Amino acid sequence: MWIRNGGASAPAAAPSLLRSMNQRFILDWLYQNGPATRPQISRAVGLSQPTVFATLANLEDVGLVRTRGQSEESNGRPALIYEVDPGAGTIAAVDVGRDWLRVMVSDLVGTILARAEVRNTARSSKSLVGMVKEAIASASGEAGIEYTAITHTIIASPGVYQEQDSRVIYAAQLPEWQRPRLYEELRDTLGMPVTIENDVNLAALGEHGEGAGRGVNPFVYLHIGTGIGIGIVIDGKVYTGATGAAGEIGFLPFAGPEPLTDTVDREHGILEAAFAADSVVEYARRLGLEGATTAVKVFELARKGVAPAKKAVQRQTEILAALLTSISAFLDPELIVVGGGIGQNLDLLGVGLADRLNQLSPLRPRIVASVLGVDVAVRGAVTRGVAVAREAIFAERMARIPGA
Amino acid sequence: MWIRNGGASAPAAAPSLLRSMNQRFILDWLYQNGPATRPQISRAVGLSQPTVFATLANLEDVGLVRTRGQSEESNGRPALIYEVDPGAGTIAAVDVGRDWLRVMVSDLVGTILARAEVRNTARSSKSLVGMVKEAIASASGEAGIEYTAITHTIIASPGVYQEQDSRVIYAAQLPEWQRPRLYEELRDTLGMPVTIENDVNLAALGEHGEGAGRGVNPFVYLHIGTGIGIGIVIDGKVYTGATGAAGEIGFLPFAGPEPLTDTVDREHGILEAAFAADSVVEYARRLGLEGATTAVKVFELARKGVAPAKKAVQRQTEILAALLTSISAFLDPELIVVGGGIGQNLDLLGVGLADRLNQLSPLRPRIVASVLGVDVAVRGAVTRGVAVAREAIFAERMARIPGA
DNA sequence: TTGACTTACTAAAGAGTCTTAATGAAGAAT
DNA sequence: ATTCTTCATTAAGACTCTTTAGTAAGTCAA
Repeated sequence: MWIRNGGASAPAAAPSLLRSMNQRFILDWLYQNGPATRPQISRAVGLSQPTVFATLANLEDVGLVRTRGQSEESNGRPALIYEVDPGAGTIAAVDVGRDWLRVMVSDLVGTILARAEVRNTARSSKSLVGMVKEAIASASGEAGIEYTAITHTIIASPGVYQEQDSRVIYAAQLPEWQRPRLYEELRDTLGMPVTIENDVNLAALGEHGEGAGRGVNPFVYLHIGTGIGIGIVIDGKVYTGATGAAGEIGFLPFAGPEPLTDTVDREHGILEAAFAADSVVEYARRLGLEGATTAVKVFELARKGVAPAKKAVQRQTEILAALLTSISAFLDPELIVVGGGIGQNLDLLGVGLADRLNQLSPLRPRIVASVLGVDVAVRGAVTRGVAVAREAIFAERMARIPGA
Repeated sequence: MWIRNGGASAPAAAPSLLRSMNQRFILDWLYQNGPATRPQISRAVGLSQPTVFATLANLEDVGLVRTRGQSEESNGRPALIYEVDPGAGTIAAVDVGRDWLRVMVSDLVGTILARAEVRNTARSSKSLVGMVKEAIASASGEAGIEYTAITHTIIASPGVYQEQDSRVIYAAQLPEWQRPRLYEELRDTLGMPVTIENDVNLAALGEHGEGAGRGVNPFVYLHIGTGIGIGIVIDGKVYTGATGAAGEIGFLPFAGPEPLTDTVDREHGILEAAFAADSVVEYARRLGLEGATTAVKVFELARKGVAPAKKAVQRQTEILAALLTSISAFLDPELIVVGGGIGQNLDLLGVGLADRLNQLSPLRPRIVASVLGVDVAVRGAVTRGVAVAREAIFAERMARIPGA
């Protein structure tokens, strides 16, 4: 997976480093494995009981863990059960798409407390920011959560978020969303720390964490919907490249069987213009298909055997084969998960796919369909938001109390 | 560059971990910065003098560092100078290509002690393995180094080395080289530990370590010669994918302006068949160019203004633009270095390149030509071999002496 | 040559971390 | 009630690093 080149040994360290390493390790273990007694933890992490005891006492002092009853399974003295304090933070995750806003509210463990889906009816980014807030408020309200209890928000957005001028670029489907200082606007309107990240990257994280890509490394999630893109997960982290544009394969300069023309759709990207949802509809129409205004319809008709729809799907398969071969050639992932409005139809798209792949190259990508469906990006946003919030809260608590 | 997703805190650790961390850190510092006095090291690495003293005494005991005279620059008492012991290991690096074998011999610091270039006249892999040994022997012999003093060999090979059946695949240019148990054959013939890795990946490491890509992250080296491929360097390590095939872009399913035909060169790869050295010659011939049997010749004639040669180069530029856009869309590297027999002609290929890139997408890859030329792969192999040897020697020494 | 100054080295004491081992506490089994 | 089992706590020991203070070995200037 890597050719390591020496280097990168950890920096020089004092004894106190051990404490913080182990503290972090035990906390993460609790997040991942749920409540446990101290002897259990001691055995699991390989540290002696006194060390585990002292560390947990520390974490309890700063409010990151708490006790919850006693174990009753043993023959001997009952053990105290420790668990992470889920109330230490609450996360709102929002997937902002051209057609829908999807919200999930979760605690620090990742348990979904509320869920909502709202049509995107906004006409300007200002009202879209407002819609985000309303969506969070209504979702949390229904679940009986105070809006003020929410500590962090994470936004899944198309395009690339640029830190330097705090705006989103390459989000051709949400033109007004691209204006400068979007981050400040969101933060001030929502009244809490906000994280903005690419929707496909977060979807990749979702599918990697709880979907078809669990434990796979390296992993690629291919999204084909109103836009197209891939998310690349390497060693459990999303690779974003130098400027955050890694995986923006809408810009790939090929359009399937047809040769490139001189006038290309530079802004949306050549492949996106040829391959995303709208182009399926357009292509099917050019072949004489009538009454299909959305890609979903085209696929429906193809299932029924309508010739021009079938032909349009076949063209999609052709392009998909080329794309999958490209992904393999560049990234050689262990698995590619295909999702998104178009991608979900892998049953149809997959007809003849294997043969075509085999024809194109000796590479053998493993491909499966997404299992999380339309929620994949929000789910990934939750995963990511939980990590961000944990990090922030850990840092804050550690700085606040034992520093004194 | 990454969206980290929590996790991956270091495992639980005992105090002795600090010792080994600092030991490794100081040794690596010495490898990287050269000889230094103990007070200098202490200031540089941020550890107290007693700690540095003790650590160096340890490293000296196991023969990894040694003293070399005294510092004379100070007003006070002269300090002992410590340096890594370069004789602790010697590395032979061999770039095995279709036409040439290139050898470099280096010490553990990376100083080149010998260099040789031999035409590849082998007809079978057996004699090619023999040639590798002869090349190493003659290179080291000329420099007065005993063959037996060499402790590690690293082979830069086209294709992908598969650990499981210890053979190389995808090396269409060296058909006999692909046979099973190549590794054992090499190890037994050479009589020392051998490492086999992809030539382009090593070239990327070379260009990243000592060429145009120094300090760049992420970094892509694009090789265009008898074969084509990219090496991807992320955080100083080469990314190789799940099976080692990452960057095998010869298999990309596009062939430039022309549409794909149904009969594609599946084994060599579609892009490789359209874009690598041989195809330039063939294409130029089809345009009526005479007397050009090699790609070098075609480029020479293009420089002189011969029309069909110029046209062939122009086609290369066209394909290159599409390829660079693809690399950006997938990987978004900070810099792409172009090398190899064809790639070195970036002055010619670059004509009109920027315009075409701009036409294809809004992505803006930074591109420069390789500075290491034909030696890039051997140089990378040396870098890598040094790292491998250091690792092995450190592990061996640590296990041997203080374990008692 | 001598004394002041500068820097390198060494040794001892102190603080932080972990572990092992011994002891006490709380429940189940007999 | 006694014994067994497991959890919890405490004390002692080992390892690491740092700080501090003292000694050694040079340069520089009078």
